Amino acid sequence: MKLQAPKGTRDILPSEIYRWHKARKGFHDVCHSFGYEEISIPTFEDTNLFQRGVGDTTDVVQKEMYTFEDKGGRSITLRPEGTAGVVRSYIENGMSSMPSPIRMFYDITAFRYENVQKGRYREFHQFGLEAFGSEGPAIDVEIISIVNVYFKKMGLSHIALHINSIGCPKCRAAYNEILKDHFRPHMDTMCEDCKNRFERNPLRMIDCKVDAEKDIVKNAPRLIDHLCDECKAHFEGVKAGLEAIGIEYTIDPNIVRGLDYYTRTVFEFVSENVGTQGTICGGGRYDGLVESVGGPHVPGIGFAMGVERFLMEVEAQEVPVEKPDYVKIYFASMSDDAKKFIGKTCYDLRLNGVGCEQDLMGRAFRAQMKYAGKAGIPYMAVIGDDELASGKIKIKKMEDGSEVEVETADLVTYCINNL
RNA sequence: GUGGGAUUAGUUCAGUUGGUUAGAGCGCCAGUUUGUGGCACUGGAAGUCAUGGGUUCGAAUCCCAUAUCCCACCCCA
Repeated sequence: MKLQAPKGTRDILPSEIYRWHKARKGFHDVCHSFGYEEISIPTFEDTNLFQRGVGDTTDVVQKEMYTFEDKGGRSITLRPEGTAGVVRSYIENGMSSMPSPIRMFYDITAFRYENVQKGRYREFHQFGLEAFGSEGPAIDVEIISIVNVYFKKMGLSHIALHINSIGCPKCRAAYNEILKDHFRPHMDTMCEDCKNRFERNPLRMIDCKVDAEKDIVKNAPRLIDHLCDECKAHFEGVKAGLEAIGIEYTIDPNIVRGLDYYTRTVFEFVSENVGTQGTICGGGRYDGLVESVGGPHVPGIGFAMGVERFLMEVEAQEVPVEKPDYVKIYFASMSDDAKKFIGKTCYDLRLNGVGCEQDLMGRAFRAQMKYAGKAGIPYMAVIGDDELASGKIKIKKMEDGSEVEVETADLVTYCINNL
């Protein structure tokens, strides 16, 4: 049997990894500029954490988790997302007694057992962040603006922001009753999924794809019209904050979010370029989560961005991403003495951070030239007995063929300063 | 979990109604006299035709199963 990468996983090859490097560095930089610091959390956690944190009733927990028993008999789960682990760490490390807000970003892989399609993998990458301890709308505006700044800095344009408020447990409970009253007389006309949703999570019936065209769904009362006074004021604050810094948004009453922990503000950045999922980045507030995982009552908010989807968008918008020249110069050798000299020179250059290459294949001189050309190395120098005798070496710029002559003794210094 | 399409060299793909030794472009390796790259020319390596069964004198080709990939449903990043 041929060995291959498991379903839903993929290699990121050297030919494309620089795109990831750029995306990562960009995200880290933007987060840092907002005062967020990186946290690294375990790839796997106690299964209970996700059951409590993500929510027992969610699809993610019910059918998509990679769960196994380890040799000590513990139930372990590969993280299906980042928030639960960060919240666990927040509690475990007593961060609630550190100066608020606590703001951290992460850069992780996550795992969900799902069927693969465009923009969806079983192992996938997420950039995300969490902010704890701040209740007011300002922090909502801040994290949305982080995404906005990041997209701009990475050269993207026109990614639509959709926002909504799904209220707090209080107004949501009241609204659920209103919603059930609305649907109850018409349940026999609804799809099977919706019949299940009716008791479990009536909110989801609103964005049901199957029943979307039915008047009963279209005319359903909207949560956003039934927020309590506090939630309404909070949402107004978010909108005003976004407007104040000029971030465009549309209110989408149908954003519900698939994870149980969200409260109040929820948002998505959506695009047509990332498959039918559409969501590049999704997030929101989760004021009850820390408490439900066993910590103090601390409000929180965060988002996660699908890196594969983000990069799809970068490609779709044809944002140019240049591959860096890690190797600056290639030394072609004409003799054994030259090889020795080149070996020492390369060592010295690398000690000083200058990337360089020499022949490792025993190639003929002409073939070395060919290799350097195809590898796209920007500079090269030919070294043979003549150069060693004369003490002068010509460094050639491949792009235009121009040459500079350098004393052998100055070669390393010249490369450090000029390449 | 459910549907549709696909799978032949590293890669992109041909491959006739089932018929000898399965081909091409690109890429890779070497060479075109040990002094200057991308181009050109010459040569070379490279395939269990996804896997396992079946039909047949004979299967890359027809049938069944499985795996994987792509797309969609569900749901999500």
